Amino acid sequence: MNHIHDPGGPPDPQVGAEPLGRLFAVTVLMADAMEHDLAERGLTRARATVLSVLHAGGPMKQRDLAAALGVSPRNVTGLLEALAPSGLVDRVPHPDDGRATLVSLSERGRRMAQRLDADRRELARFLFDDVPEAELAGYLATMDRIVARLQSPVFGELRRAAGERWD
Amino acid sequence: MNHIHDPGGPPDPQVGAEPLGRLFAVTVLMADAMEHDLAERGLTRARATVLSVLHAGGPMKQRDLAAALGVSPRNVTGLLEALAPSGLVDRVPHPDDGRATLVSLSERGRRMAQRLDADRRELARFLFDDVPEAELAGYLATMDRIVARLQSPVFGELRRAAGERWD
DNA sequence: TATTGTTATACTCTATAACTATA
DNA sequence: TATAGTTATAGAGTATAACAATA
Repeated sequence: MNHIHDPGGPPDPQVGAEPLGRLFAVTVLMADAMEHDLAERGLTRARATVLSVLHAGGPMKQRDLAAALGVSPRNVTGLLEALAPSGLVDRVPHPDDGRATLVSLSERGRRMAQRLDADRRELARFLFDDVPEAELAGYLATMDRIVARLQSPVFGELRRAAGERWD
Repeated sequence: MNHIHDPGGPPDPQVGAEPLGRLFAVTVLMADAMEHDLAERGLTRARATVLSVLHAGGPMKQRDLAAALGVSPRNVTGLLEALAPSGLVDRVPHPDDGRATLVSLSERGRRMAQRLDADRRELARFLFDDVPEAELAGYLATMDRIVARLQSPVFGELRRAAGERWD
């Protein structure tokens, strides 16, 4: 269950490793918790994301669903086939385009999506509700900084440099 | 590439959803970055973890490797077979137990593990080096709080309650 | 000719169950 | 009889390439 690199081993006093270690630890625990909860609903990560995207974006072609999910069109076919038996999604021929299929949430699918949203809000409350204002500010600022860093062109250069250093 | 639930859509003013959203965003970006970097080294997440565990724990039986990785013994066989062609790991009959195989890093494997450690330290510096002391304190406190929450028995009860509420 | 979704094929990670060899 | 690792089988997520139907 524990896929992390340092499962409680000896502490390494590397610069910045502590904060990064926290990030890994939280990531692993969150992933485990979410997958477990989704399994109780008969869902997987990928399939739940399909429901979320459809819930947020409304009915759409498989093509657009693939783009929204960031996966191949073929993969979408598989995910929808996997969701079909549970009756959470509907697929009808697109009215304006004979090639396309229009995918939408069924009534059950809508309820499931709302349930997932509720789960998420409850988790958010459970994790953050009693965090002191001052701590939360530092958390948010740091997380935003990380997002910015990971999206910045400088990060791409850093990685390219690391790759070339060894090849 | 964007597997997150709310890909920049309209902001939802739910209690605690903002902080949780930050966590998801960072998680997705980190996972993408790491997988991409590992691919450049000819590795995957699971295989890199094998190297890390062997680097940290030294030579061990496949059984123990499976336990350390938190996967089935069968899965370890597959991961080692996948690592074999690159010559990063060695497998020799266990000297004291004719049933077992002793797995260890080759010289190349050791170098690769050190390289991964260096990558990690560099990433940690890149992400956290210039975070102000005060912000970092809030970040660390919040992350530790999340870990504690996710590991607490209260969390298990919360999840059980959520499950029963709908079944 | 370009686009939509499919069939075909393949790779990775994961699991359980049955079996072999060894303790 | 119990343990270590394998073969056999299966499911989930992912991809590309080739192809049919439709624009």
